[in-house]
Amino acid sequence: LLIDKLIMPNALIRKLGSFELLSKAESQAVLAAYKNVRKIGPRKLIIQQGDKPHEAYVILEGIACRYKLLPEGTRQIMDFLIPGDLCDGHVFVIRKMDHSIGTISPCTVAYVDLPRLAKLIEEYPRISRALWWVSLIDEAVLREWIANVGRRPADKRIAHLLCELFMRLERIGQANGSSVEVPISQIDLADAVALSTVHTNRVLRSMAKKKLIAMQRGSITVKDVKTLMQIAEFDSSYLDMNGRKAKRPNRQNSRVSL
Amino acid sequence: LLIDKLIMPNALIRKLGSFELLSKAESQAVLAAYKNVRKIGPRKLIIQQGDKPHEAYVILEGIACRYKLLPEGTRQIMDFLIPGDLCDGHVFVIRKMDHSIGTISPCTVAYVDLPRLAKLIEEYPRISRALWWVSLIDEAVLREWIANVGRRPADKRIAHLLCELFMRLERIGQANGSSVEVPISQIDLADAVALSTVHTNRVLRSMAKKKLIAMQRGSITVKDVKTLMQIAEFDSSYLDMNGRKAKRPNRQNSRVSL
DNA sequence: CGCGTTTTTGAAGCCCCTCAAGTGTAGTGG
DNA sequence: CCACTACACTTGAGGGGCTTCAAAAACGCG
Repeated sequence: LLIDKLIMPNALIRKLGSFELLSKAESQAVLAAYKNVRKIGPRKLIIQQGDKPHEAYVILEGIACRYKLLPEGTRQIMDFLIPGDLCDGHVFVIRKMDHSIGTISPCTVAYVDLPRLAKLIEEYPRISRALWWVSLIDEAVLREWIANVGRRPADKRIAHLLCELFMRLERIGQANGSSVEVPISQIDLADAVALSTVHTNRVLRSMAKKKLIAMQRGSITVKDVKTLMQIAEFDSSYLDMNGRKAKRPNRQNSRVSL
Repeated sequence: LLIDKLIMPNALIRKLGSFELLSKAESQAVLAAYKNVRKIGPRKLIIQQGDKPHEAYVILEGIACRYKLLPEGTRQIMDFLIPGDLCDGHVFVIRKMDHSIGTISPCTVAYVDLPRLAKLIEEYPRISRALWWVSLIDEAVLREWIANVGRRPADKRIAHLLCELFMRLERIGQANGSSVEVPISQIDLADAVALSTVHTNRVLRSMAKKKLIAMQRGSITVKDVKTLMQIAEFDSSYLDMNGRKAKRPNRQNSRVSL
């Protein structure tokens, strides 16, 4: 379990490495920027809308989300954060967070030393560029969400989000064969697709009847991605527009300790 | 008019400069990367969803937009591009565009020499970082759009977008006192806020009756931002989360020729 | 002047929402 | 170990905000 924690940070390196070939020195520099690892309970606030961020962190285990609370009291989730995702590159630019970040399931989070991260960016142009590229991918995801929330009917909308989460979770090795358990509640899902929980439930229920998914309290398991992708007219290309094929994680780097 | 074209590229420098203090050498390097300037007619395609981009460009005059065409035939606009906006930083990462870019009004566009831009990023870490920061701001805008489209009723939704465009256009000097002409048709607006043109028209009409806006064929002028901001519960902080105050454009740099 | 496009208006209807109540499930403490 | 509580899920019923369809009016361009 401890070993997991030590190895997981490579998720970030793997991610950065899929855009830029990082040298051994660069990878080690990234790992050296990790400060400490913390466990956070479910549905806890990590950073709040309006706060000035003073830390950056990487999700190692669990799932979190970015969201906004609107004045009417409704919540809009704008992204799910899964292991390997860097939570705040924003740290340098931003005075005030425009959104909040909170955990959904219990999470393990690695905190990044800010001065050291700043130095990294200064010293290694490739790391800086890799971070930029990660942002560009994030933008593509956000654009797809706008189209999803704006123009798709409820069933396609939910199917589309499930497909995206399936792909992203599968990519980090969370798949059991062809099925993936997505550890979010119907309430979270509803706030991500901008539908009421009532209607979300009805759509999910009808999907479950067709064996496309299975429902548990607090999670949904995708069973039949293929037909979900047909329903959503899902095109995954927005998720992997990287310049080169993702490199297999480098065994040597995997052994670098914190 | 020609002078305008020569000076306008500084919009990008001004933008980058508001995040990073660029040295004179850096600013000149950016300007030197400009290749040629082209005029493009209204509602013309600049680059299409699925294409591999081979150029980057900066809007100098006019207004363009990013959008997706969904299989059902509907269009979702995900961003408006105004003078000073860099259209494809994506160029290096992306194999296939996840969205299209097209003009709305006639546009003047400066094309950027890609190899030279690549070299710039390699040589000047501050430029690379500034580009990253621009991306982060873009992300904040995209997140606000998700919340807008997802959770706000029609009147607030339209008011919110008009407020955003007011702010962005005012910032680049397109304001006439307290009113700004937003040069987009109701059809474009409807596709941006994810409403039907019919309903968009009715909402606009009622706003016009209250003297909040004025309507022309192909454009809307914002007359009373204050109450529009109240209606939308608009908080502009997501638009200017930059690390330092925007610097006044540097006169010396303004004179660097293409 | 004529034609394409944008804007406008009316009318009917549906998708999804809100309200409301009930069922199930996990965690808590006596 | 079992009430008790909290929260997630479920289901029904009614209503409303927006949509689609349809067609006319207004504008600007060649």
